[in-house]
Amino acid sequence: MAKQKRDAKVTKAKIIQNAMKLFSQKGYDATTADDIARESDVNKALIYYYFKNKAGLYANVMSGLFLAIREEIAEADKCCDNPFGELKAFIDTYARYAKKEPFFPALLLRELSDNGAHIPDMMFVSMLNLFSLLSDILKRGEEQGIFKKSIPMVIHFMILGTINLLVTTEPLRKKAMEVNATLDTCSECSIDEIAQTLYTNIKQILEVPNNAKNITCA
Amino acid sequence: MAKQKRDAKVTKAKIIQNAMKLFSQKGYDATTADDIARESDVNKALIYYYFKNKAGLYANVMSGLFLAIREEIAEADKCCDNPFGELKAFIDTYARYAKKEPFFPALLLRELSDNGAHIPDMMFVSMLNLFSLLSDILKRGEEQGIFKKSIPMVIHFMILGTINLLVTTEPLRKKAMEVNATLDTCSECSIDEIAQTLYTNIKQILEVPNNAKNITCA
DNA sequence: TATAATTAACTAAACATTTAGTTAATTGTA
DNA sequence: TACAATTAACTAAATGTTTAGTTAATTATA
Repeated sequence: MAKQKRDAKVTKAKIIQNAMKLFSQKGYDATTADDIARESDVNKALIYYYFKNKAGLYANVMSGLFLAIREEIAEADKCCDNPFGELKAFIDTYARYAKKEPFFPALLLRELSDNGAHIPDMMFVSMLNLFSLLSDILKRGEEQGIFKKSIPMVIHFMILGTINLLVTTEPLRKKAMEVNATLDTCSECSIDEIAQTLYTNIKQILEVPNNAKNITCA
Repeated sequence: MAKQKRDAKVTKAKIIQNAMKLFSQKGYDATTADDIARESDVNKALIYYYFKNKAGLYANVMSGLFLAIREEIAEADKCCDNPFGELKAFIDTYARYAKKEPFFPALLLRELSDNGAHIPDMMFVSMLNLFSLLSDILKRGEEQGIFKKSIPMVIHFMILGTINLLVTTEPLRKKAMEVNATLDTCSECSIDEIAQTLYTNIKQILEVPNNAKNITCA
């Protein structure tokens, strides 16, 4: 097929991709329509043609990201039939997604500290959906007597907080390493390493102690 | 002493306080100098008279917050001579500070997802100072053989991430409770409760298992 | 001590720039 | 040709910053 000069789908996707990048790097307000147009090699008016206004473009960016992660996690969730496996899948999938869409963590953190100023409803529902998934895993674990009682929201934010912060601060942590090499800022940590550590840690928290069965009295 | 009509200290403090509030609620860009002036019952030009420009005011706000928390945590750190106590003091003090200065978490999260866009250097050093305190506690614990080996940065972000997110999302979580009452969003959790749970959890992660001494074979 | 001189605190209004959003014209394509 | 995709040029409003001037407090001096 001959390459087209005009392809609405491609152009639209290009705008969304660049908007995502800029919004995550500079925040909603500091990112101008001109920025996005320039970065996308497209006339500014096209943004309004496709997305009505700046807020519409932002909502489009965010809903794309949220729909994708929700789908991926819901999918990963099915892979196992035991709470530990599901928990691991939840953490791994979130971590992998944060790596695949490195703009997502910054956008999420910003929205959360804004009380979802820009896309209140969508944001709200998507956040709850995600939390709901983890909450169910924890509940099943408790019911089966293999998880201790916990505060799901605290566990949830331990996971999201850690992953999101580690992803967003990566450049900062690398810089810190150069400045003060005696301090270990985890500057070389891979996302898989982080996910693994996080899972081990959370497991430690939730696991009911059953050492008894490992210690046999002669 | 008779109250003065003009008191630079008081006026300046008033501007800083209102700026802190507005910056944390709406972010740096969405907060206008007019907003701050109106909220402070002060002429806009006064902001420029005292702080040179908007960025200067922002830097002033942030450096005040960071200096205060660093001081409080460093002080609390001295209270105990064992790593567990120090860890608890670290978590409690951070949590209490986040409660006392409820604008701080939002500002911190925003800065972190911005790579410290607005106040790069100050931010950077203060963050490292905070991390350094925790890092030392963990190291002492390891050396004394009462903490397991851990990745300090992960522990650090588990603590900061959880507390900051729980504080900033409080209104969001309350709203979620009203919408879907079956989901426990920790909407009634107090900051002390959260700090306590967090400490218990982190302790669980770090503690070296010494069940053997609790189980006596007859 | 009274008052003139000086400085600090503060204001009103204007300026310069940025930026979201629009309009009307143009180009490519089915 | 008809319609969708795209652009250049433009506007109105907002906002950071400056300027020029005013009022209150402080300090020096006669």
